[in-house]
Amino acid sequence: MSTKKEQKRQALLQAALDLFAENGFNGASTALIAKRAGVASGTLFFHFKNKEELIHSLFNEVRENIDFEVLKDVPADLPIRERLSRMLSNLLRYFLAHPAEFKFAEQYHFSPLNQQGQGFREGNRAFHGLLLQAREQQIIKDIPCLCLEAIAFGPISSLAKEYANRGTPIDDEMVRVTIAACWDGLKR
Amino acid sequence: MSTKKEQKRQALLQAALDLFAENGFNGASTALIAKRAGVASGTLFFHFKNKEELIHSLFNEVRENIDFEVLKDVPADLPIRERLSRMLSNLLRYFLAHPAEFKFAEQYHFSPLNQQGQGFREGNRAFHGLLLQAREQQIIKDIPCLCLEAIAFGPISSLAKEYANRGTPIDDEMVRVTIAACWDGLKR
DNA sequence: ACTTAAATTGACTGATCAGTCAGTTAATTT
DNA sequence: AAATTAACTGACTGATCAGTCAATTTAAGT
Repeated sequence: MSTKKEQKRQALLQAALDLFAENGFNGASTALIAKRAGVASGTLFFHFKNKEELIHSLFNEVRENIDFEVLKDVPADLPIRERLSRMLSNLLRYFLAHPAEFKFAEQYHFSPLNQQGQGFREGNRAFHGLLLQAREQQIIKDIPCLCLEAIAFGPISSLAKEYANRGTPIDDEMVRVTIAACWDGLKR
Repeated sequence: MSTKKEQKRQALLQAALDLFAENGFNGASTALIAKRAGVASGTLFFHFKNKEELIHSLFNEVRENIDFEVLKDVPADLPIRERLSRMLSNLLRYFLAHPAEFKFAEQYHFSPLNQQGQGFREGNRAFHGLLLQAREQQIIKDIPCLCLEAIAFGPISSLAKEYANRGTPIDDEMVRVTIAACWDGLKR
């Protein structure tokens, strides 16, 4: 049974997530992560080659979770506009429900470890494809993709940041009007 | 003449800015900052009580520069809409011209050092006041100020991040259409 | 039950770091 | 020019860190 091993791996990843979100990559020592996970300091290096690999593994897990959540409740037969809105809404709600994941992903995006400049957006190709499609069909503005992404993701990232860093409460109505405004920015 | 002293202080701040932007707060040691500034390692602690105070001082300088640049070419007799657009445009252009400042400010905003959660936006009260005024006059949407700020600043921060982290070229036309889209998101 | 391998432990190491300080040089005052 | 203060130096220190490893425990296979 390799579940015991997997359990400890997950405990290490969870401890690392919490500590990285609170104290940053350098503020969270491997010894502290191991302690929080309930294992000896050396065990971390049995499951991960080094601290860097731990961070990369954690990012891949977080990215997979986000990719999965973003596509919930987005049937392919909906109009593009509705699909885009739902995906953006899913993304923002995920970040509000998981502030540690958001803080970690943002840190990763900025850190020198991230060589592809890969943040949560680039990981999910669904968004990119949908934006291209909408632009072709003249549903949204005919401007560079980078601008479209900035207009769609910027406000979401901004609200998520506010909640993650300062705990400012953000209710459903605020999510709704912000996503609606994102659409106003995108639409032709 | 305290210009000699001030010169070294500025050299230290500049070296710190560059190294923090490249390697992060923890990745840039005080010894390296001093070396880059052309002074001995101990000199840093004559000008600043400790590393933390150096970081705070640097943020205050950067914030002052931004506050100044944002209000350039924004006469008070212009309509609110035009003033807002120009300020947003100024902010984005400043970040594109000074990527190290942007990276540093973002890092600071996320770091535990920043207890007021104070980023570049909160520093500048001009924006906040103008948004409130525009909302009162029913020029822009009647939604929470936090949402308005997210819609206005989010896309700017997003583009600046893209340039600072990946060097993706962003030309004047892209700045123009993005600011225009921000306005579409804000307007009633 | 015995053997082999996998998983875990925690004391240890060499490197690096922020910050100190006794001593030196440069500037200012008297 | 003598005395006093300010600015600066760089070797040094104690703390902390990522990563190692020989020893031990746990699990799996036969």
